[in-house]
Amino acid sequence: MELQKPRGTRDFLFEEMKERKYVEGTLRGVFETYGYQEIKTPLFEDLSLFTLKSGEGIMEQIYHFKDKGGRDLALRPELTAPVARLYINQLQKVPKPIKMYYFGSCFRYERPQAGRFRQFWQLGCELIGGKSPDAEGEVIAMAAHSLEKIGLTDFEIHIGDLGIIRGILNQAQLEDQDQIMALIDKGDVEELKSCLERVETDQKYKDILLNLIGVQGHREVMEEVREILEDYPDASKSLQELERLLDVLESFGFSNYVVNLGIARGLDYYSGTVFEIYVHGLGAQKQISGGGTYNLIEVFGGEKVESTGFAFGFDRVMEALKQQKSTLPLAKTVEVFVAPVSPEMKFKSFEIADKLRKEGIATETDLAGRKFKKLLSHANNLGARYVVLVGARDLEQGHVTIKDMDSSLQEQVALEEVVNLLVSKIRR
RNA sequence: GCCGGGGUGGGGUAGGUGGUUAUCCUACGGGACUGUGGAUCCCGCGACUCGGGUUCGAAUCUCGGCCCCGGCCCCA
Repeated sequence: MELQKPRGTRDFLFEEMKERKYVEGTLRGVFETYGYQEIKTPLFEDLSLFTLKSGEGIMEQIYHFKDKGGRDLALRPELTAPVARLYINQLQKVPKPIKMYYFGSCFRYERPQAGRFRQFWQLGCELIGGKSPDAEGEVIAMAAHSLEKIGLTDFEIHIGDLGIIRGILNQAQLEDQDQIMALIDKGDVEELKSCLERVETDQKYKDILLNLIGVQGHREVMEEVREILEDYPDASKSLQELERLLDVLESFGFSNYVVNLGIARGLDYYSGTVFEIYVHGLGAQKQISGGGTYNLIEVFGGEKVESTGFAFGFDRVMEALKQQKSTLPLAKTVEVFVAPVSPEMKFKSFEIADKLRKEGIATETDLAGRKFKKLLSHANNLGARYVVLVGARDLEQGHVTIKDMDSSLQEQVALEEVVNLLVSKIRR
């Protein structure tokens, strides 16, 4: 094979595309019932859009190039920045809150792996100008409802708040906060411990920090955290906000969350509530979604406005469904096959196919000049539910024959009744 | 970028200590079968990832590239 697709990219064939379209359509449907409207931004942007917010890790993975005019451009590695750019360009004076969603591919130059590709799809949303914790709660509830709607069951939504840990770090007046946050995000407790040992500050801060990042559980863990944070006003305030968020979430009908104060997230622009969704069993790439509240718009020079968003790693959602062995309700490719019994019946077959298609019925007929016997076999392979047999003998009496491929029963039908009959059978 | 495992017709595979025409299943095209399918039989089509090395001879041994799979890093 001399022609190969680029490393880390995929071709999707018929069945897989059907599954992806089903999931995409279902998720869009959920987003739209929450009042989100779709937007679409360019596949490439000015490189500076992605360098401005200094996600250093992402910089190494960016596909960038110069166009013929010498402009530095980049294939988008993520979609939050383009959406923030769009907001600043066009939407600042639109009534708040603004609810937008998107579905599109992103590109990162990394080592392909299970659930990781160089071109991958994200389906996500941004809610700009809502007030915490109501907006955050609704966003997280929507994420949960989305997954329920596509039939995914074994996911976990972990919710944390960066304000709590930052509150401690600030009160401890620690330097190298970024490094510490990175270690927390990584979940590398040993490395974090040795890092903290090198830092000069009161031991009590270190203890609290190590204590906090281990906190994981349902509502009941809030009580102990509250005690731990008694003497730390900033962190306590964040904790109260987190509790209010849980109230909101429960009233929006989702209570199966996990409070996890060890979530930090890689991107620097997150500020308050953060959440991640995991599906265990996906291996190293178990995270199917991540999001939270961020201040990217301010970073880009817009007026400060509260924004919350998240994105599903669409490919990982598909992988999770596959692993869960879900059978998705997929549409048939072909409902009806119109089979000319002999070559002279070709035009009559085309006429019938045309009428069925204009009624919106997926119809196939013979374009390969197959013999009649092969046509039935072919119709069977296509999964057609009905075959219309168009033959000279029937036609002399103004009939055709409709064969039900499941039951093998067939009936003669007057030519002018065929379309109506099939429409009513299929729509039933 | 680093570490490990792989790459044989469209899909799935056998062969692997070097030696005739590279095995089988499936799919595909045709026929047995000129108005009845998913059965059977026959015929056909079609592959050793690419390049170098060792050798009389390489799918097989060896080196390198490319790609795939898994892990690290990072992330979705």
